[in-house]
Amino acid sequence: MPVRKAAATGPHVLRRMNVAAVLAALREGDTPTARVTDLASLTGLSRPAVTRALTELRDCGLVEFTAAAGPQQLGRPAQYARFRAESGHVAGVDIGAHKVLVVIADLAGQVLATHRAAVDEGAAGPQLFATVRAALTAAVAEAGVPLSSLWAVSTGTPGIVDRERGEVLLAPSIPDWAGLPAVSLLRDWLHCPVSIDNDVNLAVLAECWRGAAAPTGAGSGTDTRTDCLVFVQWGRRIGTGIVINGRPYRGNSAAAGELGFIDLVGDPDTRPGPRPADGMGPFERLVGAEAIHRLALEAGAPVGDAHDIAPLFAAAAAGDRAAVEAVERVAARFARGLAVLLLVLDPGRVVIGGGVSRAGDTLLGPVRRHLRSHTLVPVELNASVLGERAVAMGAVRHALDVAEERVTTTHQGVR
Amino acid sequence: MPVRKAAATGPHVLRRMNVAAVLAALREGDTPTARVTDLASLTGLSRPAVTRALTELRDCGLVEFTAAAGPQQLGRPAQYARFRAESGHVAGVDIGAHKVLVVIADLAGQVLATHRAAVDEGAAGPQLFATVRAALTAAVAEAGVPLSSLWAVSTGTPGIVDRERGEVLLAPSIPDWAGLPAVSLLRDWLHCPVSIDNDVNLAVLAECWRGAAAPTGAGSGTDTRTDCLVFVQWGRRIGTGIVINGRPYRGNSAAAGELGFIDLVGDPDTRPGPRPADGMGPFERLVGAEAIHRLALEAGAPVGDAHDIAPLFAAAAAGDRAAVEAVERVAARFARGLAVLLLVLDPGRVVIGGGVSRAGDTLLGPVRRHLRSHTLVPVELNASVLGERAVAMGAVRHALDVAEERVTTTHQGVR
DNA sequence: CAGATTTACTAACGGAGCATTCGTTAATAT
DNA sequence: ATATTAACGAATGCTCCGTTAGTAAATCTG
Repeated sequence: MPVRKAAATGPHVLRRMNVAAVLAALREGDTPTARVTDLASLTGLSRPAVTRALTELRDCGLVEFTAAAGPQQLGRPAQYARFRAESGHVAGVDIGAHKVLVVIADLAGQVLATHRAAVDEGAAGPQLFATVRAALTAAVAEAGVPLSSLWAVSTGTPGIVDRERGEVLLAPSIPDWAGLPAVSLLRDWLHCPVSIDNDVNLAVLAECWRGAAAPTGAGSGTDTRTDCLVFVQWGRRIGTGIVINGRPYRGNSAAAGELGFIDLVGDPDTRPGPRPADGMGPFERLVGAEAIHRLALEAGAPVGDAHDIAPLFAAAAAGDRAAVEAVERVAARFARGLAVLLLVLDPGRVVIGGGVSRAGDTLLGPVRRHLRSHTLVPVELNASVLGERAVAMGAVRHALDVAEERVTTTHQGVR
Repeated sequence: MPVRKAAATGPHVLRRMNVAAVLAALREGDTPTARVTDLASLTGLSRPAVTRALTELRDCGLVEFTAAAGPQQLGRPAQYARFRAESGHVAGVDIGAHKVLVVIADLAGQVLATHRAAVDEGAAGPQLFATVRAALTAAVAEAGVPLSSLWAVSTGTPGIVDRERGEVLLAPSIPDWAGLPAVSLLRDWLHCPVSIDNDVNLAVLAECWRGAAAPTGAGSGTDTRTDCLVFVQWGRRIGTGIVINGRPYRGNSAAAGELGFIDLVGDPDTRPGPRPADGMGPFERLVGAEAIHRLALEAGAPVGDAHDIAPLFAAAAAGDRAAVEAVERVAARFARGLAVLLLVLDPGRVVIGGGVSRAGDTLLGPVRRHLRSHTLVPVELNASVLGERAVAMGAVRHALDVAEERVTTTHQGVR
């Protein structure tokens, strides 16, 4: 029988609490350095207690003392403590069918290097894994830190992921990727916590952290203005990532946010036919990139070949009548589906990512307008500003959370 | 600038932590009483530390020592500590348009009294408030405890609620109820924390706690098997309460779970007409109790007058052809709407409440069948077993959480 | 029935952490 | 050069924990 309340088995518990509190105050303070007095008033501790905690943190390598930065105040100059964000690093890896993107950041979340590696069309799992290894090696080299400096690595990949076991269960777009024990291979190689998650779940974390209209204060955790943020990946397929109370919400079977499979159209009394073999959902077939391309063609609006729909939005922005009409229909359809999500979740903010979101306000303006007639409360709707880097940045955010654990519990800094 | 990590400003913090841990171990243990040795091994503390904590709790009146209950073991008989659940009580109040239901429970969640008061049709706010006061007075009298014994009171009411300010913003079904400062009036009267919430948000808490297929162990908190549980109120109107990680999820504007307003039907390219004046949403008009009544009439299935749809389900259960067909259509329509909720939230369990749920598996069987063709993962779907008491029981659960705060932080037991 | 055995409670001791207090140090201002 | 200011460092007292030794109250055994 587990007990939920933790018991304090000695004064050393106090020590750990206060070390953690001092470190948190130092990291979350609005200045990069802080005096002992500042930390004492922030934490409510006495000066000697703060000094003790800082000494311990300095011995761990997590804190260093510097001279005064600005003009000297009256009296004896104070020691300024600084969190050594460079004492550890994290990596966020976006493993996609076409590219591998690695972002290296220090413990403060400052990005040190970004490395992009193209993946050959149709490359299989083992080859992809080799690319990931090479990209990680190159990225840490660019950042100028050793591999052993990595405290946590998070990866994001499309498909269905078993986070507990660290395996990909289903990845239709990458042959032989599912079932590859990528996480344990990386863990054995790097000797640090490695995790894997669905790419959209990480993208939403990134939008929460550094995305559109998010607070820009360095070191601030996640967006606190909203209880809930939704990221909609709008491309050929449609999926959503959901953040509730600053943490990704995945549902009971890791199947939350499957907006692409909602079925809006048709008579309520006819039963649905058999599922098509392409694995796409009704809503994806209605307003996915392919559907938009087809719809534009039918309307006589300009489009590129394959599934290139950029010309449609360019033409609409320029005032082309047919293009504007087509965009209007796309927006109306999408708004009806998105409205369902908003009615259920009532998020404070929605961020649209994926290829279609590159159309920007040409498309999102009409979507906002249509939304108003379907929803009860207004919602902030923006295109993603992180673009291609969203997943890797979200992975960095998650890796930072894992590293945080190590910082606050064991203080295992590296000298 | 607030600091997130709490600092320990002295050894007394240890004391508080350990008192809380001992109390938690005592309350969550599988036996109603526990020996000092048991608590020591449960908490990881030493025997003297547990004794010290228990002494403090006894002085507060929260714990008492009793003799051994069962057969004597070898050696000196141990003192058995028991949590005095009767040292405080909570009340859960369901304030509806037709009734006020008060449930009194002790600190262990044991129900001591249930009092129901009918409310006259069209009774206005002030009169309703007087009924609440009278019902509370009667309920505590039935439970045999004084009003001053109430540690927390939670109320649930239909409509839109501002929980921060403790006011009802909109309550279409009860005249002059919105704007009445009911919470502060109750607080001034009872001198204890009083809160108000939407009724469905409380009902879902109750289902999580004591509902269908929930763990029945006394004193256990909330259902831990599922990350997410959804309660669908299916009556004339349709609304949902959502619990995520054991806490009600209300969304950014307290407008989450508005399933009644989703719009499934119709061509995706036509704009919706103006909203009807009755304030009902598209889905409510499609499968609400009124719609079911109308649908049954059209199909020639038996129904009662007004909006009584019980005969329809009785006939369907008996095998009446027209009734079965009508129920099938209702189930198909409802399943399509519910599927949207499931695709977005992926809950582990869904509980159906409200008047329509009284049809039981006659209706829910077909709903389950239709759901399978709309969703990706299977879900547990059950009718509520709490029925009319769901909201009041959820209010009790919430009041217990508030009381818990007082127990674990200030130990202000009453001798 | 008396002693051994088992088990649990009680008291005293040492260690660790925090707050408080006092003296010291290193700057600036006069 | 002296006064002032503000921060550092060491010493003291308090409270909490765990440990250990001693005592009390039952059952079991001869």
